Amino acid sequence: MKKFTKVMKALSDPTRVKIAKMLQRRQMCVCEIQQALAIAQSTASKHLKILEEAGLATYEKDGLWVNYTLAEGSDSPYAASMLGNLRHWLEDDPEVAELIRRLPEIRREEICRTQIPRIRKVRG
Amino acid sequence: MKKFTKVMKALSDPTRVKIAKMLQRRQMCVCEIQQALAIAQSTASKHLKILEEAGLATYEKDGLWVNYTLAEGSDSPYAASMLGNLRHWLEDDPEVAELIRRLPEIRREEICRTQIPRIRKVRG
DNA sequence: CAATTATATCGTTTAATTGAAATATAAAAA
DNA sequence: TTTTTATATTTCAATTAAACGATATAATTG
Repeated sequence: MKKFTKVMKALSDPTRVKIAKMLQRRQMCVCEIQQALAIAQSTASKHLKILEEAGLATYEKDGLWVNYTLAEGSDSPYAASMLGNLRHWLEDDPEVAELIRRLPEIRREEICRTQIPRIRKVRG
Repeated sequence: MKKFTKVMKALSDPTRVKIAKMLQRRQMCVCEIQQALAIAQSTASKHLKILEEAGLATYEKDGLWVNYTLAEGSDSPYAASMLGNLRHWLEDDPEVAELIRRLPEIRREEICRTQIPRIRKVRG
């Protein structure tokens, strides 16, 4: 019961649904999500944690970045099923559509200031 | 978006999920739900309203009774889909199973005090 | 090692949710 | 019409949730 209601609660907040819909397109780090939704960094981080604890998202650390992805193949069957539904649900929602449209403009290289040297590290 | 999150929110509360699981077996009036869950009448009524406004339940008046049923064929595709999932989800939940087991003991005729004359109305 | 940086956590404020008692409403009975 | 009764609504207290600034943490750079 708790596992189920946790998934429902995670998806009962519009901000978290928007995050899920964005992650459906590509993985994103916290600062990209923060930028896309114009929210505080701590707010973005907290929402991501709630999605993660519901079994809807997972993350991988990459240096200072933390890349969040949707947890397809989740241990929670409820989460897995809802992610399946969300793949086609809300595609026509105006706010979601606008977010998706602007997604290509959200590039961590233009938001974060470090880790770019990683590419030109071939020659210090 | 609002329609979707409303369904999620409605199902994010364990009491409402239990109500949905009971209605899955048969229609129930408010006092039966109140009795089954051992909650206040106003609490039962409020939860039912939330389910109804999410498109998950409907009601029909029958004298003083208000019979609630699941809204199969709802106008909300999200509600309809979730009700479909709930048909097999949580069947093994201990609390739900216990509620279902005791459902036959919950009879409005033994809870409410009027409307029984309706049957012996053949002769006043 | 010191400074920088992306993210996480903490503390606070404000808003929303839950539960129940009290009251209102509407149908039925007397 | 007055009373009874099942349900709905209102109101209030307690809990929970959301947003954000401030601070802590951990990886990176210099």
